[in-house]
Amino acid sequence: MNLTRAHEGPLPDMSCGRRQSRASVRICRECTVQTRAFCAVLDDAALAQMERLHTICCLAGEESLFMEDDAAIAFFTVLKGALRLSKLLPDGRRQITGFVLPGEFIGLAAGEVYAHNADALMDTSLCRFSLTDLDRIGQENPELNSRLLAMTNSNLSLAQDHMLLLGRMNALEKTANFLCSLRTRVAAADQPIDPLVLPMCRADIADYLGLTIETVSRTLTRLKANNIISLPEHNLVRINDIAALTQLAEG
Amino acid sequence: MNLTRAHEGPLPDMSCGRRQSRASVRICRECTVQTRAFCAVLDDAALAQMERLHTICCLAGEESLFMEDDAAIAFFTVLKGALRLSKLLPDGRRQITGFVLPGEFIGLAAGEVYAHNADALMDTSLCRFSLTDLDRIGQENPELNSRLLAMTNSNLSLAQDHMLLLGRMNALEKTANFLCSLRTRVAAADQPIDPLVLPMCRADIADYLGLTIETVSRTLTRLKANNIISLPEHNLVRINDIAALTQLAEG
DNA sequence: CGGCCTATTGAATTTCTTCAAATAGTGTGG
DNA sequence: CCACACTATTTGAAGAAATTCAATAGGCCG
Repeated sequence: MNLTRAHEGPLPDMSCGRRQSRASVRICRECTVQTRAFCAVLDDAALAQMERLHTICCLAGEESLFMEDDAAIAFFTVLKGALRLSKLLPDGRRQITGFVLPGEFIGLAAGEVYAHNADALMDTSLCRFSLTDLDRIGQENPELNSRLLAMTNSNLSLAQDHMLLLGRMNALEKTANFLCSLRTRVAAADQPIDPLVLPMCRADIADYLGLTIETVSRTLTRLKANNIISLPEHNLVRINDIAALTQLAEG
Repeated sequence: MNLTRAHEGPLPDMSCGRRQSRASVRICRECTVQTRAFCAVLDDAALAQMERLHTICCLAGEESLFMEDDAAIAFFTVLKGALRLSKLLPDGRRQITGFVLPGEFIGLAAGEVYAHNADALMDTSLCRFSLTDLDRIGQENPELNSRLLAMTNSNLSLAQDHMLLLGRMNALEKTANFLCSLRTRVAAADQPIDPLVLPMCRADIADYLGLTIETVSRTLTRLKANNIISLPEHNLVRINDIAALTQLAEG
């Protein structure tokens, strides 16, 4: 699904508001992710401006937000749900480069076009700004660019960690690392971690870790056989021995 | 080698100046990389300030600029030479996450400490600023942060490309991709590309591509056997069939 | 010339993938 | 409510790719 086809408009169950703002920041201040999002550093005046300019988009699971080489015109903060970022080779091989969770942003491109695909893992809602609006507000509010720079650096650091995983870890280490990282990230978002919910299917895990579906499945089975984890359901993991899992995850 | 041990002071053969500035921008304007570096967007006033605050560091080949977990206190632009960025696993396995060429910067950390090692591939000189100075100038010159953000986004995009390579390409594709990318980057810096000089050893190529030294060597031999490249010397590559190499490089 | 380091080549082994089949879970329509 | 189909996941066996271990070749420097 293309940007232009994304549903736009008020969301009945969203705490983050709708377009018609009265130059107040009431709506943004009530937003569930505002304190973690890029806009957390803005003062009330700037936030009121953002509130006037934002749009809400919703995606159903597996819907696409944008694709590689689409013109980069918009910037999004995930409010609820999650996105999957991926790149493809011409023959269809796919590498998932990361997941975007609530409070995180997506859409700053290095050039005129996006460098990867962004799809919803599940029903997802986003707070959207045009890049031209964002640029303008950035010029008027230097702290915004500092904030975006810090968040982008943090993404770069995650990317470097993931390169180490992809290039130098074996299947067991990759899988253990994935489970530990997911647990940490889910815990940081104050979500329950026991059991840990896997929001993506085996194919997504495989394409994230640079493995095949079968190898991911076998590796999870092996962790289960060693009593390090249990798999009560396909998308649920109980971590029985976090020390052992962490040990594996670090190589 | 640690930051504090890096040689500092005037460089006889450097076009980019030394510490004692006279509030002019003469020295920076003569710098060989200034038009490509992050500071290219600064006006004369800001540049004069930078000129007062900068220091020149020199590293010999294989010397370390900083290590993972060192306190992040400084920011560097490569003037001449090249750096290698890497991360290590506890048992010594290494992943090279990128190379830093003249005009590019290094040192913006996501947190209090650096997230990777940075070592010189060869004799390298750098233009150094403390992060506190950089922050201050960034606050006074919003265009600086925009520029750093754009350059960081470009690094992130390269990192995502490299994840695709590490996770989903085979040895032949990885090696072809490496040669094509190096060629493009060297050409962009107006350096000769025929023969193409490999500034790093096989071990570095292997750790960059997530392969072993032996596999890199075998793959280069294979490309040579197919007349796609020639290897006149260990560190020189002639690309005989750029179309075929590009074809392989794209998967 | 000899030693040392890097790179190449060869053979055996391991890991992961590929191909194939079985199982489990989910939703639909009768 | 059950039979059926569909999909995702697991499991098994065979194969391929890359690694590991071992030996050789090529440069460079003293």
